[in-house]
Amino acid sequence: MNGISMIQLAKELGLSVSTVSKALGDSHEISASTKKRVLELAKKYKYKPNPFASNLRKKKGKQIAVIIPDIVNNFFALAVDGIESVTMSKHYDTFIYLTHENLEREKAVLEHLESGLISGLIISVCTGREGYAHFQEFYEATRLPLVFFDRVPDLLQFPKVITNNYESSFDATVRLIKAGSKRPVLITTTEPMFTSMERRRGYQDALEKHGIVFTDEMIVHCTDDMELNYTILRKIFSQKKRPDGIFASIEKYAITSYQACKDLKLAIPKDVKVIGMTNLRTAALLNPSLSTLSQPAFDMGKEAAGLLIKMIEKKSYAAANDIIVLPNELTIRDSI
Amino acid sequence: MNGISMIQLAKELGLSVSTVSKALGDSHEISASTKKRVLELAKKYKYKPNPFASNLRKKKGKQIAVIIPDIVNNFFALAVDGIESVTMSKHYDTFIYLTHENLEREKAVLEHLESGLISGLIISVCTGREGYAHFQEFYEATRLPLVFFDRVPDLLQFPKVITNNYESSFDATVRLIKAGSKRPVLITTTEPMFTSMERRRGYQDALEKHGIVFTDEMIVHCTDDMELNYTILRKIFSQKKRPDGIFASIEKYAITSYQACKDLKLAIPKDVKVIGMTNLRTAALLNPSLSTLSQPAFDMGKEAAGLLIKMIEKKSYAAANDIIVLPNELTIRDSI
DNA sequence: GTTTTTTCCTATAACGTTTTCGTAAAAGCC
DNA sequence: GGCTTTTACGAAAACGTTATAGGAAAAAAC
Repeated sequence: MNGISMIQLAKELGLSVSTVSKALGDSHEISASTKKRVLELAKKYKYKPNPFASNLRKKKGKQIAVIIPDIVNNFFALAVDGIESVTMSKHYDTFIYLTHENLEREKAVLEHLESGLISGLIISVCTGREGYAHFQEFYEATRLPLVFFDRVPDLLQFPKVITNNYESSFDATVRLIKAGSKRPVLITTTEPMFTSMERRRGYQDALEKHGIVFTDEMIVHCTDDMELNYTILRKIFSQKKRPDGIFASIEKYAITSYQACKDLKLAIPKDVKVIGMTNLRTAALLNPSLSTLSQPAFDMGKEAAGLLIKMIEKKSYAAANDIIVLPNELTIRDSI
Repeated sequence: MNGISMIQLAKELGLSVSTVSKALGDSHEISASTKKRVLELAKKYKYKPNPFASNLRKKKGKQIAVIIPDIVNNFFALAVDGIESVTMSKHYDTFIYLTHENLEREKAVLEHLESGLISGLIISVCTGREGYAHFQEFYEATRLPLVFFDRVPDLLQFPKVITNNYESSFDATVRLIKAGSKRPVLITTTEPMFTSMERRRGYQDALEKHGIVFTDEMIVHCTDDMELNYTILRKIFSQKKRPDGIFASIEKYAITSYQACKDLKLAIPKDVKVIGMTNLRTAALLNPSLSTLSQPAFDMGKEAAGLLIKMIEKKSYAAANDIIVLPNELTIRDSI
């Protein structure tokens, strides 16, 4: 806004603007002594290049955007933390946009970003998928690098950072079975999502592998309405042939499961064994402490940002087909 | 990056660039029919003004920054959510920077932002205060509007959004006393912070008002090291003359208190009554459910962003001395 | 000593807007 | 019809950079 410009530096030094520009850019065309003079005066006046002028001229800048469904969620907060740790160290600025699982908002943000404000984009898509045309369009219009993480679309040309949802869900389900659960249910969302599909596959395959006959009632669909979820769960655990195990594949559902079991006087882990997919730090403090399958959220953010910046700076799509798979971590506590 | 520019629009329409610019800006200098023609072609080509060119020329843009200590923290995540809800609706873009309680990082971010990248700034300062000169300097250099929230410095010329920390801490302490606590302790941080000072004042005044003699040992200083905190708390609750009440004035300390009490077989609320200052959604699910003093984090973010944008757009500092005080909410549950 | 190369710098044209100023033509006024 | 005013547009400068092309002086090559 206020600071000194290159023009004024040049004037005071008796040099041309282009010389100053090159000196500041440490160009080989400029002599060491001139560079020194320029740098010193720049420092004295705390000269900062105007990013708008620079971005305009270079047709790109050091700004990226992150689009996520929610920030009041340990997983995404950790991911943003990871992203920011990388962008900060690489001197990039990070915009944040929240979709709140609203597809229209996601589209609106994407369209807004077609203006060219950013040089790259990290996304975790919202639920309620009806195609991913807007990502294609964004890419067609801007040709900007784009990295998806966790909730990724099935678009081949974009790199992705995900976790081993299938394998870890398989493992978690096996742990429930080995702990004695004869009829573990999967709690998942009604919204179609890549991640929950994978987790469901892992769950079902584990059942099959251990000779447990899968029936549709073993998938419990919960919603965004926590009250309703409570009712659903309570009903299911009131049946004669109630489940004796829970794999809560979505963060918030584990807590509701606990609530329902507690109220129905079902002992955890004696009557019901529970594993929750969650990054909540309070998991260990619940009563009994909750066994969790947690995602390496921070590292996912780090990887995504690292990949994105690599793509931005190499101007290459060599990395385009990269799919980075990080392992989820199973922590067995008292709930199993 | 790729899209069409005004120049190309003008060419195709047989108009000058300035006419197109004015038409898009809905200037009165342009006839209705011309405006219509321009708008239509712009829409057809999905024209988006280049923000860098625009910002450069206008010497300001619609970007703001948020600097906070941490995002993996319900309070700040909610605040960012509130901020984003406002900036999104007002068509501003929001940068995010995390200091991780590191003063050097805070200073570095501020210095970086002196480049003029943004038009306004929202901050919650990090702990370990040794003056606030860098904020002054930032303001001197940029003259940009700046709004503090929650953790605010004692700089008169900047507007702030805070909560009634003194009053609500007073009230919470009174509730502990009325619930039967004869010797409630305050758990706070070693780091000097405006908010914790206020909370401490409220706590002490409540004691005094109810005839409880305050001694220094009643302030328990915890740290960032959760293991150490556990040790500290355990020691304190192992004494003969142990406390019978806890006001945990920092989010994470409530959980550690629970842990320590549980391990020492001290029953909550029979032996120890607890109120925690926290926005954790799992508070109600702890055993026993935790009574909380929670901050209106989302609304604080909303207020701060609203104030900032008002300042940006009015170009006035009429609001400069505003201090918006929102009430904390005391929710009594089973821990008291 | 001339030619060639290298070194170091400058002039100038972008980048895509917005804004100021100027000016034809149309409209209003008497 | 001559005058002023309004309407509707265009020319050009400006915002602060960076990149391209060019050129004078110094150094190297023969």
